[in-house]
Amino acid sequence: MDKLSRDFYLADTIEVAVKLLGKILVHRIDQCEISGRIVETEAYLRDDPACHASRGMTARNAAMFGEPGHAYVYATYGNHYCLNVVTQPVGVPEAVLIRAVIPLSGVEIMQAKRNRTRLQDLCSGPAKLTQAMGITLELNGIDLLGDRLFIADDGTDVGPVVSRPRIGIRVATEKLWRFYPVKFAQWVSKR
DNA sequence: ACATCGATCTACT
DNA sequence: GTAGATCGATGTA
Repeated sequence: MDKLSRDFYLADTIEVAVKLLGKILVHRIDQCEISGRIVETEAYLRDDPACHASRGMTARNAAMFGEPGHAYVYATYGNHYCLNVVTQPVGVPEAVLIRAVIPLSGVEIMQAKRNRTRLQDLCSGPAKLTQAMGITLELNGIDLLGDRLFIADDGTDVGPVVSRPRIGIRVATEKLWRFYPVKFAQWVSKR
């Protein structure tokens, strides 16, 4: 498996969102490895009203303005965390939200953290997968080219990908920037 | 200093 | 299908 390069994240955000499908998200914690195959993403662009950074830099969204290939983790609705990967050059605040993965390794840890047993209930949502994989605010800004949290390519081809309206936002709902492979539709959030 | 509101999830009907 | 939980970040005063 090859860890994704800095150049991978430097590219066009929508292109990165599509190319991330089928890649493997890995979190190493206490000698253990928790991983899952990415099957649902959403793109957030700089001039996009739904993007946290569309109205300038704040303490929360600063990571989006930084180097591509770093994590942007934020808290919402009380106890939930969501994971994004930062794209584009320094100063261009764009990112891809990871919305769902298929559990691959560390499944027992995920089941314990989620208090659920069925594989489809572990990582089928942006805040579910962060809970299952132990990803919290302390990982905000971390470099995805390091060894703690990273994304790798094992050569899997996911086949045809569909684009749909993004979920859970109240503005810019006309943009079809939510992506998932047809053959993994049963593993994504909602519908 | 204070009021508002989520890039959500779960439980319940 | 609907509502409640839950709290940090953000905007307004």
